[in-house]
Amino acid sequence: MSLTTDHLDLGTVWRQKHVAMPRIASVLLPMPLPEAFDYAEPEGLALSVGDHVAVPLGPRVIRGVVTALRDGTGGNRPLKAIQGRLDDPPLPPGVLTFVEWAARYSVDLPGWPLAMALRGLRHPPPKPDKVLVLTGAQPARMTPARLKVLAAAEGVKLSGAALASAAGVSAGVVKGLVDEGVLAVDFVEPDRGLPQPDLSLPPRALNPGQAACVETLTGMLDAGGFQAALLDGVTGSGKTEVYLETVAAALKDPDAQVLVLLPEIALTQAVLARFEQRFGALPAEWHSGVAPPRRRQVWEGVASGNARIVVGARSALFLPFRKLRLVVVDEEHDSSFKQEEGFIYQARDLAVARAKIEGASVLLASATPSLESLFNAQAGRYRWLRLSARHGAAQLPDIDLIDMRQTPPEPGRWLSPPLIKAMAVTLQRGEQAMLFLNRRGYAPLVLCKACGEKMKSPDTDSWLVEHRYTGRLVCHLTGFSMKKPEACPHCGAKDSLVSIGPGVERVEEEARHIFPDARVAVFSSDTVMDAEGAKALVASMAAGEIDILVATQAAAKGHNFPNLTLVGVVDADLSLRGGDLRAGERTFQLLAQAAGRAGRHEKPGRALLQTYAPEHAVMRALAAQDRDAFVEAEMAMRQDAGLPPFGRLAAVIASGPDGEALEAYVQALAAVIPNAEGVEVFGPADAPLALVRGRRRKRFLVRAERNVDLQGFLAAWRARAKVPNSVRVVIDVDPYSFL
DNA sequence: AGCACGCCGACT
DNA sequence: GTCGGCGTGCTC
Repeated sequence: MSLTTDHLDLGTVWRQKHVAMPRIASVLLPMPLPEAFDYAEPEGLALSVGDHVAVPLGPRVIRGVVTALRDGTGGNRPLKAIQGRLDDPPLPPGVLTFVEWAARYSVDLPGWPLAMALRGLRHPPPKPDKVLVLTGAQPARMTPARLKVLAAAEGVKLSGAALASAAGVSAGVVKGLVDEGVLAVDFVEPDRGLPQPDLSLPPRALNPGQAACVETLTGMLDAGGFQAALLDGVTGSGKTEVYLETVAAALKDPDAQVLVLLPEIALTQAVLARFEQRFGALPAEWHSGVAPPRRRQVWEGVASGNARIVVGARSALFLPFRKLRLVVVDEEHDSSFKQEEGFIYQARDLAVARAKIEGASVLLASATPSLESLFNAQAGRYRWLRLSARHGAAQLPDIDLIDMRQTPPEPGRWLSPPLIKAMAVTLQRGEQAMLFLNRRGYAPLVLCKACGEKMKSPDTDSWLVEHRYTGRLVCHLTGFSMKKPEACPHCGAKDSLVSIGPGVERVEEEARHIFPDARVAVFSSDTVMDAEGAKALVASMAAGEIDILVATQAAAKGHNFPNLTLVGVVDADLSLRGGDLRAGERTFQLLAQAAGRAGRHEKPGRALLQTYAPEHAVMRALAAQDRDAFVEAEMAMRQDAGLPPFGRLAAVIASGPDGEALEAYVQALAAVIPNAEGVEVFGPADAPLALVRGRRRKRFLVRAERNVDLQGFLAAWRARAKVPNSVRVVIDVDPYSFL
């Protein structure tokens, strides 16, 4: 079954009374083709822009979307004819504009964003459920089992299996009754599952700060047209209530639709439940975990206007909204909004673009906004709404730095004496502690003490991470894993492999060792594989069944634990290393989130940050709880260097298995760098991970002034050198990962 | 992306 | 003697 050709139900072909002038339809295909292809419109089909059509392409027939119509014929080279219109709801004009805009922005082919916009159509909608109903006929012979089935089937529509189990009989009894005509097969539409929000429900009580924000946002919605705002509020200040009320205001227009984007890991039942409480119905969900048939339902619901509220991950941006009035990007600073593979895009930026195209409002919300958004707010491009008050009695935790040079842990251990002492005090009081370390597994590096060999992923420059739970060495980049060997694979020495550095499993081990009576648990993507597991662990923590939780980023946000009063950040310097552009910003955001876990309720909290660089601006700003000072220092640094948001960056990464062909290509590319005012090109250099899955990687970095058409420059440059077949070129506009 | 056409190794 | 490996190139 091919992904592109199934479910091509040809729609009705309309015959017109009179013969019209022949037309050419430009059809964009969800494939890596350079442009929309021209096809002849069959007489009488009366296509419109946005229609889905089936078109011949080489030997196949595939789905495409009409992007333009003009009078004419193919001329000397006759065009192939469109095979027919598909019954799917046409793509609204805004989606097509957005697709083109996104392709240009990412310097990529328009087929990619189109493929994303059509993602809901790849699967059939859920099939009708087969159920059994009583026909009124009596069975020829009545038995006790049959009586039970008749009773159970009274007035309900159940599947055969459900009916058998409800009656407590075997499936054979039910089948016998069907054969006799006592029960008949019927089909019911499965729950369409797009319940309408109830706008008559009372709004949540807001504090004055929240109310003022809602008023401003409602004013923006009433003014109409494109509007942007940054909702900048400390953890626990109640941003969610503010945007829920804003959503309610936007939905007063009976046709209006709202999109709420969240980082994938924040898309939990807890968030959806907030919407359900406020609007009496679950919003439509859109993320990687949604089953394909359900996706189609949601896609169609969005296209028809039936889905009023969509809560989704970044790919929800490409849904076919008819009347989008508001886009909310929650946790807008979160780096997972940056899609790094395939079609590369920054969902926060595209959300603003989509809102602009649709004439909608966009609301970016965060406790630790990105420098980009703060820059736009400072420049007055975004309305800047600040929320400061925390709920009720809760207050922000005290944040203290532990200087690891002054009070180092014992050799081979990772918890310093001051942190251990604070944990002891916390546990004595019957309160909970969280140790935060954004590193999965037991140890990030395993090396041989005999020969010094570092264990690496095959054909890849990245270290293998030791996982003790599974006894394996795992590459977090390629997914490769192997059993931890007994002997060094390089020199053959026995028992010579040593684990270097800490991961959460190792910190857990240490915590158990120091506090043998404490109940210790680990929260990471390895111990908590799915939403169910996360829910169970969160519940267990909230119920006080855990004393010490060792957690990665997976637990840094979102959850409220009333009895959690101490957060220890094991390696606050971690994300500061590696030296990429956003290291300081990311560290600040992550640590502020982690520290914000403590003391969200009545009990005051405390956060301790273990650092070897207490004098670093990021650490000082954290300790002083002075975000403005941090932002000011970081902005000045970026401005001096001409880096985002003051300048623009792009990475051009070429990769290929053939080192010589790759080198020749990057040299050829270097030789044809266009001369452009306000643009600098650095490289080519080996990419930091110069070898991944057997492919060598070379990288250019492009820095441009803000006013430069960076995408135009990149497109023109790439077009100047022919790409050999073995080489792949990826352009990453506004890169986040510098690997 | 898919699919065909195309030129070199181990087998019904 | 063929079946089939995936390199290269095209699809309005």
